[in-house]
Amino acid sequence: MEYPIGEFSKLTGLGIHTLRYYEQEGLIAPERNSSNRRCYSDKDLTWIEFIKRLKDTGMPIKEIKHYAELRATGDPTLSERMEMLVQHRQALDEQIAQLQEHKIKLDEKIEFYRNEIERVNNTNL
Amino acid sequence: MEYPIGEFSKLTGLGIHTLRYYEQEGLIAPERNSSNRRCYSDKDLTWIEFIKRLKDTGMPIKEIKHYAELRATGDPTLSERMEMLVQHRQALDEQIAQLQEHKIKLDEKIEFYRNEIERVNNTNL
DNA sequence: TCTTGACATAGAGTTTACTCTACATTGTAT
DNA sequence: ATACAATGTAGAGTAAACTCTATGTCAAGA
Repeated sequence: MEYPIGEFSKLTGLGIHTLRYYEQEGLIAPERNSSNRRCYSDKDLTWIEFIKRLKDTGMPIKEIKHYAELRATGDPTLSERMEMLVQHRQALDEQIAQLQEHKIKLDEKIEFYRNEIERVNNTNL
Repeated sequence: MEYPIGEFSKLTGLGIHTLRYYEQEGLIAPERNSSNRRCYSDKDLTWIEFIKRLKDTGMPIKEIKHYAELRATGDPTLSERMEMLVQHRQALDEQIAQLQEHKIKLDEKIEFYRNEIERVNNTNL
């Protein structure tokens, strides 16, 4: 299947302007029809979903662009791309670990508040 | 103990400019000495550490500012502050869950690459 | 044929969170 | 007394990632 940009926008949840911006930044290169309109494919859809994943895990656009370039080059870049993903997984692990630590501290703080509120209530009896 | 901004910057890892910016944005209000220099206290240090935690877990400056205002008001705002933290913990839980899902998919992708690289190697024998 | 809606490009504007510059003041060591 | 390093304010500049505006094209329905 092929989709014009409006439909692809709905499929991806990404806003027409954002899709054009991504193309300009070299993240994606949809086909064009005879009237120069963008024709996004199902492959583009899979690819955009992966881009979103990279973004949501904190990879900056420039780095995704680099990955996209390697991808466009094909097989000779397979190991370099894998290397990037392995690095990124490492970063993601650390990110998750840090958030979990933050969560523990946040829970403690909430517990502290619970006690404070209790204490203040009792003081005002 | 009290610290001038340069020292406090080192203690917090936050850059002098950033500390002044945070003050301007209403996140922190250090004392001033007779010559108008900022005198950060240990309480400020604890508070900044908490600000960093909120920031690192994705809370925007504006919301932290709101929390800071409630904090400055004192006891009457205890439950509202706790409410904010409970909400934020919820968001954090979701954030962590999402990252964990992303990690699983990323691992799958890496596994896919491992197989692809193997396949390409064998094809070129 | 005329209008309308989706699409095209180029470039300007926005938001967030800093980060830096210019210039004045002050405390301290020589 | 003077030099200098740290600090002060006000305001400009930066980077990332969008987001919007102006203007033009084009295919399809009334």
